[in-house]
Amino acid sequence: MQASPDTRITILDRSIPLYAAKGYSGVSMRDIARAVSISPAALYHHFPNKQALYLAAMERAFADKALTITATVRSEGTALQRLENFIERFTRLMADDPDFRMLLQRELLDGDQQRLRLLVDRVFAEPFTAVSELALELAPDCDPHLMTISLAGLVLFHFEAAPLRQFLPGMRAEHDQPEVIARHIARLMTRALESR
Amino acid sequence: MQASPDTRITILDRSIPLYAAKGYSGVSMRDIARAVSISPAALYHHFPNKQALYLAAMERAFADKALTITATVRSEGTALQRLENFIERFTRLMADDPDFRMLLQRELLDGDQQRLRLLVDRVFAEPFTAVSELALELAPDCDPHLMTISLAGLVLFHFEAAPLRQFLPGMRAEHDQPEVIARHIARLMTRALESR
DNA sequence: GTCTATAGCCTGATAGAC
DNA sequence: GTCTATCAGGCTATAGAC
Repeated sequence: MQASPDTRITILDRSIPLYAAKGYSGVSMRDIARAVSISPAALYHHFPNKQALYLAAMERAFADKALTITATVRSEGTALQRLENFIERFTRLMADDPDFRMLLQRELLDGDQQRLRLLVDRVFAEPFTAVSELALELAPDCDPHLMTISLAGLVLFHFEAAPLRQFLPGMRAEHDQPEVIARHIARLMTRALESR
Repeated sequence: MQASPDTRITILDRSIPLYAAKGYSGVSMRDIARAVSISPAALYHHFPNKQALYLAAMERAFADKALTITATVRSEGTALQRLENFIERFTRLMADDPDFRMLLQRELLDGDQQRLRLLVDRVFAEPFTAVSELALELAPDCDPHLMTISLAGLVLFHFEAAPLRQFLPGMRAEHDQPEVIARHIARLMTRALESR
């Protein structure tokens, strides 16, 4: 740690939305320097090169993002109730932090082994395990790994596809609201999983 | 059209995998020229600038991609059978053409209005409508637009998340096989939608 | 239709003053 | 810790010969 870590943190916080919007190769050191109102050279006092700055920005963007998700899945209540709570929380996380969501999408496309492992360790390992256990409880005859991936995709893709949806038939403004999305998914999953 | 459109088409076919792997700003005109074994200057005989080359590559990568999907959804059989056939076809499309899938993911992040509309017109308008009609038939009480988005995300995310899955608990090699993914999704949706 | 050469700008990164 | 100045190289795009 430095004597004044403020600048370092400011650099990270200003570069996160830039990288989310335009990706690693779409954002130059000059772009970041401009956003922080310092000279490009000053960035190299805080980070050895562009890659290290980017990696530090990812670490910060991803840190502890999923704590509430894990807690929600492991809280009290019936399995179905916990599933619904998870869907609602995860949907709201995606809606409330579009930078996080877009960085995730970009890392799935461009992340190397090191960064993907960071993503798992920092964000997804715990909630993934928790949801897998919940899935096993709800549908013992289904593969919990596949089921957890399905649940995540079900939520994430509604946001991922948002830019396309405006051109697709049947689109309505309320389809952008996280509550509407969560309710739709919860109903779908409830139908699939409730005891019959 | 030119007297010899071969070079133009070669340029597009070689640039598609490059753009899929590294994105618009990650691929230079020099990269493309190298892949086609011509000089960078020669590219400008076939396309006025980099943007136009990229747009033409997208048009080619997306052309008629979903014809078989639409036909599958509108073929004969019970609604549930057509749903299962759609899931299987769409899963195989994603598995067989990773360039198309990654370009789609990139366009969802970076596409401007013009390119997103192209994507809808060239690829998704027809199958989306067909699947929406099928969804309305299977679940009249659900919003067909939301349901179609859900179905697409359910399939797509299994491939999107593949680079991350290797680090997630419960992963098995067979989870990469399109047949396994399709069967999992089909069972999930059948449970949710079959008359009860 | 393709080449070589190059203009003009942007890139990541460094040197050295303060 | 930040600055100005700068380097070496990559970038898109063009000029003009063949």
